[in-house]
Amino acid sequence: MSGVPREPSAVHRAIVARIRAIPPGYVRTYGDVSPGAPRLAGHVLRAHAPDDLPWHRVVRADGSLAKGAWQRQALEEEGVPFLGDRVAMKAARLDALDAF
DNA sequence: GTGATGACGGAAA
DNA sequence: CTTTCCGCCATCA
Repeated sequence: MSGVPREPSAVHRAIVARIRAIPPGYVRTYGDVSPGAPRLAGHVLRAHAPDDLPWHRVVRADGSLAKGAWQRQALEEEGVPFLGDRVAMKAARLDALDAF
């Protein structure tokens, strides 16, 4: 079907799917959900983010948060370890566990 | 159609 | 450790 502006692109579905695949207590970076185009993930979460999408589990590569304390509290509720004002990526990042 | 911005990443200094 | 610069694609004015 042509003309389907309401339907998300394959890239959007891939990004959303990866975010939905993040289990509680862990986080992923924008680069991990959208390799090569990290800003796309941000736009998807800003405008195309479903209500059931755990966007709070998506953080920056350095562990810093995009939405500040609000997001931090949501992550701590799920058991995400923190180091100061940043997420303990070394322990909470899924890709990091793969190497471990 | 062009230009600037953004829930970013990575490298360099 | 911090700060600065460039590149990324989509959306907005």
